[in-house]
Amino acid sequence: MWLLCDCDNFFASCERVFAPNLIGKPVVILSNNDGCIIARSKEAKQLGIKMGTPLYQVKDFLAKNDVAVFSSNYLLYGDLSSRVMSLLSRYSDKFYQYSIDEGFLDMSCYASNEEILQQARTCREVITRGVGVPVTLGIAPTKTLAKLASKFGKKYEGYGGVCMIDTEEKRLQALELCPIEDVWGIGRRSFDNLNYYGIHTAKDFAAKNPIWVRNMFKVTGYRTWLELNGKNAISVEELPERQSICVSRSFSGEGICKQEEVEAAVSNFASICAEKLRRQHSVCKLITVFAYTSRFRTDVPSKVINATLPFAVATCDTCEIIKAAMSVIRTQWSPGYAYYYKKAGVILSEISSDKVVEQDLFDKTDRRKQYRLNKVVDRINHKGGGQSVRVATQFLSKRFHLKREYISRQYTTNLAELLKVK
DNA sequence: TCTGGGGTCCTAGGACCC
DNA sequence: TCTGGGGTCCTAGGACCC
Repeated sequence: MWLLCDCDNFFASCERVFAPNLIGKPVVILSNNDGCIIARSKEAKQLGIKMGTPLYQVKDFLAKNDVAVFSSNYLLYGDLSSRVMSLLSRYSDKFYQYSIDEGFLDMSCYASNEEILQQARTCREVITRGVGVPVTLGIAPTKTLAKLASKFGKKYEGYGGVCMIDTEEKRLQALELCPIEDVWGIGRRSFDNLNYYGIHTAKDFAAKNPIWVRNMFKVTGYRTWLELNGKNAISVEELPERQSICVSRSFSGEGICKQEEVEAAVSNFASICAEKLRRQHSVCKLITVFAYTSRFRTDVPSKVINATLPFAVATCDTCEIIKAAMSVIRTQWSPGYAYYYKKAGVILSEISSDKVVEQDLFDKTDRRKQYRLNKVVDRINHKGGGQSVRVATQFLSKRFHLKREYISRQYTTNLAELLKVK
Protein backbone atom coordinates (compact mmCIF):
# COMPACT_ATOMS: atom_id res chain seq x y z
CA MET A 1 0.00 0.00 0.00
CA TRP A 2 1.04 3.58 -0.72
CA LEU A 3 0.33 6.50 1.54
CA LEU A 4 0.17 10.01 0.14
CA CYS A 5 0.42 12.92 2.56
CA ASP A 6 -0.90 16.13 1.06
CA CYS A 7 -0.92 19.39 3.02
CA ASP A 8 -4.24 21.23 2.89
CA ASN A 9 -3.96 24.56 1.03
CA PHE A 10 -0.31 24.55 2.02
CA PHE A 11 0.80 28.18 1.58
CA ALA A 12 -2.37 29.56 3.17
CA SER A 13 -2.01 27.08 6.05
CA CYS A 14 1.61 28.17 6.62
CA GLU A 15 0.54 31.80 6.98
CA ARG A 16 -2.17 30.75 9.43
CA VAL A 17 0.29 28.93 11.69
CA PHE A 18 1.57 32.35 12.73
CA ALA A 19 -1.72 34.21 12.28
CA PRO A 20 -4.30 31.94 13.89
CA ASN A 21 -6.86 34.75 13.75
CA LEU A 22 -7.11 33.90 10.04
CA ILE A 23 -8.34 30.35 10.62
CA GLY A 24 -11.76 30.06 9.03
CA LYS A 25 -11.23 33.25 7.02
CA PRO A 26 -10.39 33.60 3.31
CA VAL A 27 -6.63 33.85 2.60
CA VAL A 28 -4.79 34.20 -0.72
CA ILE A 29 -1.08 34.09 -1.56
CA LEU A 30 0.44 36.05 -4.44
CA SER A 31 3.18 35.12 -6.91
CA ASN A 32 6.48 37.01 -7.08
CA ASN A 33 5.99 40.73 -7.71
CA ASP A 34 2.53 40.33 -6.21
CA GLY A 35 1.33 39.50 -9.72
CA CYS A 36 -1.13 36.60 -9.58
CA ILE A 37 -3.00 34.58 -6.99
CA ILE A 38 -1.20 31.25 -6.68
CA ALA A 39 -2.72 29.75 -3.54
CA ARG A 40 -6.06 30.04 -1.74
CA SER A 41 -7.59 28.84 1.48
CA LYS A 42 -10.80 26.82 1.33
CA GLU A 43 -12.86 29.93 2.12
CA ALA A 44 -11.16 31.88 -0.69
CA LYS A 45 -11.94 29.06 -3.12
CA GLN A 46 -15.56 29.16 -2.00
CA LEU A 47 -15.68 32.87 -2.83
CA GLY A 48 -14.95 31.81 -6.41
CA ILE A 49 -11.41 33.22 -6.57
CA LYS A 50 -9.57 31.41 -9.36
CA MET A 51 -6.00 30.15 -9.41
CA GLY A 52 -3.73 32.41 -11.45
CA THR A 53 -5.96 35.48 -11.41
CA PRO A 54 -3.93 38.71 -11.71
CA LEU A 55 -4.22 40.70 -8.47
CA TYR A 56 -5.22 43.97 -10.14
CA GLN A 57 -8.34 42.34 -11.55
CA VAL A 58 -9.71 41.34 -8.14
CA LYS A 59 -8.23 43.88 -5.72
CA ASP A 60 -11.59 45.50 -4.93
CA PHE A 61 -13.32 42.16 -4.61
CA LEU A 62 -10.71 40.98 -2.09
CA ALA A 63 -11.06 44.12 0.00
CA LYS A 64 -14.84 43.94 -0.06
CA ASN A 65 -14.82 40.32 1.12
CA ASP A 66 -12.20 40.87 3.80
CA VAL A 67 -9.73 38.45 2.22
CA ALA A 68 -6.27 38.34 3.82
CA VAL A 69 -3.59 38.84 1.15
CA PHE A 70 0.06 37.68 1.40
CA SER A 71 3.09 37.99 -0.85
CA SER A 72 4.75 34.58 -1.18
CA ASN A 73 7.17 33.82 1.64
CA TYR A 74 9.12 30.84 0.32
CA LEU A 75 11.58 30.81 3.20
CA LEU A 76 8.69 30.19 5.59
CA TYR A 77 6.97 27.61 3.36
CA GLY A 78 10.20 25.76 2.68
CA ASP A 79 11.03 25.53 6.36
CA LEU A 80 7.57 24.35 7.43
CA SER A 81 7.63 21.87 4.55
CA SER A 82 10.84 20.27 5.79
CA ARG A 83 9.32 19.96 9.26
CA VAL A 84 6.24 18.20 7.89
CA MET A 85 8.40 15.89 5.73
CA SER A 86 10.72 15.03 8.58
CA LEU A 87 7.79 13.94 10.78
CA LEU A 88 6.15 12.06 7.91
CA SER A 89 9.31 10.14 7.03
CA ARG A 90 9.32 8.54 10.49
CA TYR A 91 6.45 6.27 9.45
CA SER A 92 8.30 4.27 6.78
CA ASP A 93 11.86 3.61 5.65
CA LYS A 94 10.75 4.25 2.13
CA PHE A 95 9.80 7.91 1.92
CA TYR A 96 9.71 10.02 -1.23
CA GLN A 97 9.13 13.75 -1.17
CA TYR A 98 7.13 14.57 -4.28
CA SER A 99 6.70 18.33 -3.98
CA ILE A 100 6.89 21.09 -1.38
CA ASP A 101 3.64 19.89 0.18
CA GLU A 102 3.36 16.21 -0.75
CA GLY A 103 5.18 13.03 0.14
CA PHE A 104 4.67 9.32 -0.50
CA LEU A 105 5.34 6.50 1.96
CA ASP A 106 5.67 2.85 1.00
CA MET A 107 3.58 1.13 3.68
CA SER A 108 4.53 -2.45 2.82
CA CYS A 109 6.42 -2.62 6.11
CA TYR A 110 3.16 -2.98 8.05
CA ALA A 111 1.42 -6.29 8.57
CA SER A 112 -2.18 -5.35 7.91
CA ASN A 113 -4.38 -2.61 6.52
CA GLU A 114 -5.77 -2.00 10.00
CA GLU A 115 -2.27 -1.30 11.24
CA ILE A 116 -1.62 1.06 8.33
CA LEU A 117 -4.79 2.97 9.06
CA GLN A 118 -3.89 3.26 12.71
CA GLN A 119 -0.36 4.49 11.92
CA ALA A 120 -1.77 7.01 9.45
CA ARG A 121 -4.11 8.44 12.06
CA THR A 122 -1.26 8.83 14.54
CA CYS A 123 0.94 10.38 11.84
CA ARG A 124 -1.69 12.98 11.05
CA GLU A 125 -2.06 13.92 14.68
CA VAL A 126 1.70 14.22 15.14
CA ILE A 127 2.02 16.56 12.15
CA THR A 128 -0.94 18.69 13.20
CA ARG A 129 0.42 19.03 16.72
CA GLY A 130 4.07 19.34 15.75
CA VAL A 131 3.84 21.82 12.87
CA GLY A 132 0.29 23.10 12.85
CA VAL A 133 -0.26 22.57 9.14
CA PRO A 134 -3.35 20.42 8.43
CA VAL A 135 -2.72 17.40 6.18
CA THR A 136 -4.84 14.77 4.46
CA LEU A 137 -3.63 11.21 4.01
CA GLY A 138 -4.72 8.95 1.16
CA ILE A 139 -3.90 5.24 1.23
CA ALA A 140 -4.28 2.81 -1.69
CA PRO A 141 -2.50 0.06 -3.66
CA THR A 142 -1.07 2.51 -6.26
CA LYS A 143 0.07 6.12 -6.12
CA THR A 144 -2.61 7.34 -8.51
CA LEU A 145 -5.29 5.70 -6.35
CA ALA A 146 -3.68 7.11 -3.19
CA LYS A 147 -3.94 10.57 -4.74
CA LEU A 148 -7.58 9.86 -5.43
CA ALA A 149 -8.09 8.70 -1.86
CA SER A 150 -6.61 11.93 -0.52
CA LYS A 151 -9.03 13.92 -2.69
CA PHE A 152 -11.92 12.08 -1.08
CA GLY A 153 -10.34 12.64 2.30
CA LYS A 154 -10.34 16.39 1.69
CA LYS A 155 -13.84 16.46 0.24
CA TYR A 156 -15.65 14.55 2.97
CA GLU A 157 -14.99 15.54 6.56
CA GLY A 158 -16.27 12.19 7.78
CA TYR A 159 -12.93 10.56 6.93
CA GLY A 160 -11.16 12.66 9.54
CA GLY A 161 -8.35 13.42 7.10
CA VAL A 162 -7.43 9.77 6.46
CA CYS A 163 -9.01 7.90 3.54
CA MET A 164 -8.10 4.37 2.49
CA ILE A 165 -9.07 2.48 -0.67
CA ASP A 166 -8.41 -1.10 0.39
CA THR A 167 -11.07 -3.23 -1.30
CA GLU A 168 -12.09 -3.80 -4.91
CA GLU A 169 -15.53 -2.51 -4.06
CA LYS A 170 -14.16 0.78 -2.73
CA ARG A 171 -11.86 1.14 -5.72
CA LEU A 172 -14.73 0.85 -8.18
CA GLN A 173 -16.87 3.21 -6.16
CA ALA A 174 -14.07 5.77 -5.98
CA LEU A 175 -13.48 5.55 -9.75
CA GLU A 176 -17.15 6.06 -10.43
CA LEU A 177 -17.36 9.14 -8.21
CA CYS A 178 -14.20 10.72 -9.63
CA PRO A 179 -14.52 13.09 -12.60
CA ILE A 180 -11.80 12.23 -15.14
CA GLU A 181 -10.21 15.70 -14.89
CA ASP A 182 -9.47 15.07 -11.21
CA VAL A 183 -7.22 12.12 -11.99
CA TRP A 184 -3.48 12.66 -11.42
CA GLY A 185 -1.84 12.83 -14.85
CA ILE A 186 -4.90 13.92 -16.80
CA GLY A 187 -4.49 17.53 -17.82
CA ARG A 188 -6.51 20.03 -19.82
CA ARG A 189 -5.61 18.63 -23.24
CA SER A 190 -6.35 15.01 -22.46
CA PHE A 191 -9.56 16.05 -20.74
CA ASP A 192 -10.97 17.62 -23.93
CA ASN A 193 -9.94 14.56 -25.89
CA LEU A 194 -11.48 12.13 -23.38
CA ASN A 195 -14.72 14.08 -23.27
CA TYR A 196 -14.98 13.74 -27.03
CA TYR A 197 -14.94 9.97 -26.61
CA GLY A 198 -17.62 10.11 -23.93
CA ILE A 199 -15.26 9.44 -21.02
CA HIS A 200 -16.34 11.49 -18.03
CA THR A 201 -15.31 9.54 -14.93
CA ALA A 202 -12.21 7.66 -13.88
CA LYS A 203 -14.30 4.50 -14.16
CA ASP A 204 -15.07 5.15 -17.85
CA PHE A 205 -11.34 5.54 -18.52
CA ALA A 206 -10.29 2.48 -16.52
CA ALA A 207 -12.78 0.36 -18.46
CA LYS A 208 -11.27 1.27 -21.87
CA ASN A 209 -9.24 -1.12 -23.99
CA PRO A 210 -5.53 -0.75 -23.06
CA ILE A 211 -4.38 -0.79 -26.70
CA TRP A 212 -6.70 2.08 -27.52
CA VAL A 213 -5.46 3.96 -24.45
CA ARG A 214 -1.84 3.39 -25.45
CA ASN A 215 -2.47 4.68 -28.98
CA MET A 216 -4.44 7.71 -27.91
CA PHE A 217 -2.56 8.82 -24.81
CA LYS A 218 0.87 7.26 -25.25
CA VAL A 219 2.77 5.58 -22.43
CA THR A 220 1.98 8.24 -19.85
CA GLY A 221 -1.76 7.80 -20.33
CA TYR A 222 -1.33 4.03 -20.32
CA ARG A 223 0.51 4.19 -17.00
CA THR A 224 -2.36 6.14 -15.49
CA TRP A 225 -4.77 3.50 -16.84
CA LEU A 226 -2.71 0.74 -15.20
CA GLU A 227 -2.57 2.58 -11.88
CA LEU A 228 -6.31 3.18 -11.81
CA ASN A 229 -6.72 -0.55 -12.37
CA GLY A 230 -4.60 -1.27 -9.35
CA LYS A 231 -1.26 -2.05 -11.05
CA ASN A 232 1.78 -0.01 -10.02
CA ALA A 233 3.29 1.74 -13.03
CA ILE A 234 4.61 5.08 -11.81
CA SER A 235 7.88 5.08 -9.93
CA VAL A 236 9.21 7.90 -7.80
CA GLU A 237 12.94 8.32 -7.64
CA GLU A 238 14.59 7.41 -4.39
CA LEU A 239 16.96 10.35 -4.52
CA PRO A 240 15.29 13.21 -6.30
CA GLU A 241 18.51 14.66 -7.68
CA ARG A 242 17.55 17.48 -9.98
CA GLN A 243 18.27 17.09 -13.68
CA SER A 244 18.09 20.80 -14.22
CA ILE A 245 18.20 23.81 -11.93
CA CYS A 246 16.48 27.01 -12.93
CA VAL A 247 16.28 30.43 -11.32
CA SER A 248 14.26 33.07 -13.10
CA ARG A 249 12.22 36.14 -12.23
CA SER A 250 9.96 38.70 -13.77
CA PHE A 251 10.89 42.31 -13.09
CA SER A 252 8.25 44.62 -11.67
CA GLY A 253 7.02 47.77 -13.40
CA GLU A 254 8.34 48.50 -16.87
CA GLY A 255 11.16 46.01 -16.51
CA ILE A 256 14.84 46.83 -16.74
CA CYS A 257 16.73 48.20 -19.72
CA LYS A 258 20.31 49.01 -18.72
CA GLN A 259 22.89 46.40 -19.57
CA GLU A 260 24.49 46.60 -16.10
CA GLU A 261 21.13 45.94 -14.49
CA VAL A 262 20.39 42.91 -16.63
CA GLU A 263 23.90 41.64 -15.96
CA ALA A 264 23.48 42.17 -12.23
CA ALA A 265 20.17 40.31 -12.16
CA VAL A 266 21.49 37.44 -14.28
CA SER A 267 24.63 37.25 -12.10
CA ASN A 268 22.37 36.84 -9.11
CA PHE A 269 20.37 34.07 -10.76
CA ALA A 270 23.57 32.31 -11.79
CA SER A 271 24.94 32.59 -8.27
CA ILE A 272 21.77 31.12 -6.71
CA CYS A 273 21.82 28.29 -9.27
CA ALA A 274 25.44 27.48 -8.40
CA GLU A 275 24.61 27.40 -4.70
CA LYS A 276 21.68 25.04 -5.29
CA LEU A 277 23.95 22.84 -7.38
CA ARG A 278 26.56 22.59 -4.62
CA ARG A 279 23.91 21.92 -2.01
CA GLN A 280 22.96 18.71 -3.83
CA HIS A 281 26.66 17.86 -4.42
CA SER A 282 26.45 18.11 -8.18
CA VAL A 283 28.18 19.70 -11.13
CA CYS A 284 26.72 20.80 -14.47
CA LYS A 285 27.95 20.76 -18.06
CA LEU A 286 25.51 23.21 -19.65
CA ILE A 287 24.23 26.67 -18.92
CA THR A 288 21.27 28.39 -20.58
CA VAL A 289 20.71 32.11 -20.14
CA PHE A 290 17.61 33.96 -21.27
CA ALA A 291 16.09 37.43 -21.02
CA TYR A 292 13.04 38.77 -22.79
CA THR A 293 10.70 41.70 -23.07
CA SER A 294 7.02 41.63 -22.08
CA ARG A 295 4.88 39.26 -24.08
CA PHE A 296 1.80 41.30 -23.23
CA ARG A 297 3.01 44.54 -24.81
CA THR A 298 2.54 45.12 -28.50
CA ASP A 299 3.35 48.85 -28.48
CA VAL A 300 7.12 48.43 -28.09
CA PRO A 301 9.52 46.18 -29.99
CA SER A 302 10.27 42.82 -28.42
CA LYS A 303 13.62 41.15 -28.00
CA VAL A 304 14.80 37.74 -26.85
CA ILE A 305 18.22 36.81 -25.55
CA ASN A 306 18.68 33.07 -25.32
CA ALA A 307 21.74 30.86 -25.57
CA THR A 308 23.16 27.64 -24.21
CA LEU A 309 26.88 27.16 -23.58
CA PRO A 310 28.85 24.05 -22.58
CA PHE A 311 31.54 23.93 -19.92
CA ALA A 312 34.69 22.07 -20.93
CA VAL A 313 34.80 20.52 -17.46
CA ALA A 314 31.60 20.07 -15.46
CA THR A 315 31.48 22.70 -12.76
CA CYS A 316 29.64 24.11 -9.75
CA ASP A 317 31.86 27.15 -9.34
CA THR A 318 30.00 30.43 -8.88
CA CYS A 319 32.59 32.56 -10.67
CA GLU A 320 32.82 30.26 -13.66
CA ILE A 321 29.04 30.01 -13.98
CA ILE A 322 28.56 33.78 -13.68
CA LYS A 323 31.32 34.35 -16.24
CA ALA A 324 29.59 32.09 -18.75
CA ALA A 325 26.24 33.80 -18.09
CA MET A 326 27.81 37.23 -18.62
CA SER A 327 29.34 36.17 -21.92
CA VAL A 328 25.86 35.29 -23.21
CA ILE A 329 24.43 38.68 -22.24
CA ARG A 330 27.43 40.52 -23.67
CA THR A 331 27.46 38.75 -27.04
CA GLN A 332 23.71 38.98 -27.57
CA TRP A 333 23.19 42.50 -26.26
CA SER A 334 21.92 44.97 -28.86
CA PRO A 335 23.02 48.46 -27.87
CA GLY A 336 21.04 50.37 -30.47
CA TYR A 337 17.62 50.33 -28.84
CA ALA A 338 16.40 50.52 -25.24
CA TYR A 339 14.52 47.25 -24.77
CA TYR A 340 12.69 46.80 -21.48
CA TYR A 341 13.37 43.29 -20.23
CA LYS A 342 10.54 41.87 -18.12
CA LYS A 343 11.95 38.48 -17.34
CA ALA A 344 15.32 36.75 -17.21
CA GLY A 345 16.75 33.54 -15.91
CA VAL A 346 19.52 30.95 -15.79
CA ILE A 347 19.14 27.18 -16.24
CA LEU A 348 21.87 24.67 -15.41
CA SER A 349 21.57 21.21 -16.98
CA GLU A 350 23.44 17.97 -17.72
CA ILE A 351 23.85 17.61 -14.00
CA SER A 352 25.88 14.82 -12.43
CA SER A 353 27.51 13.96 -9.14
CA ASP A 354 30.57 15.98 -8.12
CA LYS A 355 32.29 12.78 -6.98
CA VAL A 356 33.52 11.78 -10.43
CA VAL A 357 34.25 14.56 -12.91
CA GLU A 358 35.86 13.96 -16.27
CA GLN A 359 38.90 16.20 -16.68
CA ASP A 360 40.16 18.19 -19.64
CA LEU A 361 43.74 17.75 -20.79
CA PHE A 362 44.22 21.47 -21.36
CA ASP A 363 42.35 22.71 -18.30
CA LYS A 364 44.53 25.04 -16.26
CA THR A 365 42.00 25.83 -13.55
CA ASP A 366 43.02 24.94 -10.03
CA ARG A 367 39.92 22.92 -9.16
CA ARG A 368 40.91 22.29 -5.58
CA LYS A 369 41.36 25.96 -4.87
CA GLN A 370 38.00 26.67 -6.53
CA TYR A 371 36.34 24.02 -4.40
CA ARG A 372 37.74 25.38 -1.16
CA LEU A 373 36.80 28.97 -2.05
CA ASN A 374 33.18 28.02 -2.77
CA LYS A 375 33.00 26.06 0.42
CA VAL A 376 34.16 29.01 2.49
CA VAL A 377 31.83 31.42 0.70
CA ASP A 378 28.88 29.07 1.27
CA ARG A 379 29.73 28.80 4.94
CA ILE A 380 29.99 32.58 5.42
CA ASN A 381 26.74 33.17 3.54
CA HIS A 382 24.95 30.50 5.51
CA LYS A 383 26.10 32.02 8.76
CA GLY A 384 25.56 35.64 7.77
CA GLY A 385 22.29 34.94 6.01
CA GLY A 386 21.77 35.66 2.33
CA GLN A 387 24.66 37.05 0.33
CA SER A 388 27.30 38.38 2.66
CA VAL A 389 29.93 37.52 0.05
CA ARG A 390 29.12 38.18 -3.59
CA VAL A 391 30.71 38.52 -6.99
CA ALA A 392 31.05 42.20 -7.93
CA THR A 393 28.71 41.96 -10.93
CA GLN A 394 25.85 41.15 -8.54
CA PHE A 395 26.07 44.43 -6.70
CA LEU A 396 23.85 46.60 -8.86
CA SER A 397 20.94 44.24 -8.42
CA LYS A 398 18.18 45.72 -6.30
CA ARG A 399 16.66 42.48 -5.03
CA PHE A 400 15.64 41.66 -8.64
CA HIS A 401 13.24 44.62 -8.52
CA LEU A 402 10.85 42.35 -6.67
CA LYS A 403 7.60 43.71 -5.33
CA ARG A 404 6.45 42.14 -2.05
CA GLU A 405 3.97 44.46 -0.43
CA TYR A 406 2.20 41.87 1.67
CA ILE A 407 5.09 39.75 2.93
CA SER A 408 4.82 38.03 6.31
CA ARG A 409 7.83 37.54 8.56
CA GLN A 410 10.45 34.83 8.47
CA TYR A 411 9.20 33.42 11.74
CA THR A 412 11.20 30.21 11.67
CA THR A 413 14.38 31.09 9.78
CA ASN A 414 15.47 34.53 10.99
CA LEU A 415 16.21 35.32 14.63
CA ALA A 416 15.37 38.99 14.08
CA GLU A 417 11.88 38.09 12.93
CA LEU A 418 10.74 35.70 15.64
CA LEU A 419 7.11 35.76 16.68
CA LYS A 420 6.58 38.30 19.46
CA VAL A 421 4.24 37.32 22.29
CA LYS A 422 3.48 40.67 23.89
C1' DT B 1 0.56 50.46 -14.22
C1' DC B 2 -0.50 45.40 -12.96
C1' DT B 3 -0.15 38.99 -16.05
C1' DG B 4 4.59 33.29 -11.30
C1' DG B 5 8.29 29.97 -10.92
C1' DG B 6 10.20 25.44 -10.90
C1' DG B 7 10.23 20.95 -12.51
C1' DT B 8 9.63 16.00 -15.33
C1' DC B 9 8.85 12.92 -19.18
C1' DC B 10 7.72 11.73 -23.91
C1' DT B 11 7.52 12.09 -29.02
C1' DA B 12 8.45 13.36 -33.71
C1' DG B 13 11.53 14.61 -36.97
C1' DG B 14 16.04 15.89 -38.77
C1' DA B 15 20.79 14.76 -39.39
C1' DC B 16 23.91 11.65 -39.27
C1' DC B 17 26.32 6.79 -39.23
C1' DC B 18 27.34 2.03 -41.53
C1' DT C 1 7.66 2.56 -63.11
C1' DC C 2 11.67 1.78 -59.94
C1' DT C 3 14.92 4.06 -55.09
C1' DG C 4 17.38 -0.80 -48.30
C1' DG C 5 17.64 -1.60 -43.60
C1' DG C 6 19.24 -0.74 -39.28
C1' DG C 7 20.88 2.30 -36.02
C1' DT C 8 22.14 6.83 -32.78
C1' DC C 9 21.90 11.42 -31.21
C1' DC C 10 19.94 15.88 -30.80
C1' DT C 11 16.32 19.31 -30.50
C1' DA C 12 11.90 21.49 -30.22
C1' DG C 13 7.68 21.26 -28.55
C1' DG C 14 3.80 19.21 -26.09
C1' DA C 15 1.77 17.71 -21.93
C1' DC C 16 1.74 17.21 -17.43
C1' DC C 17 2.82 18.19 -12.25
C1' DC C 18 3.02 21.39 -7.90
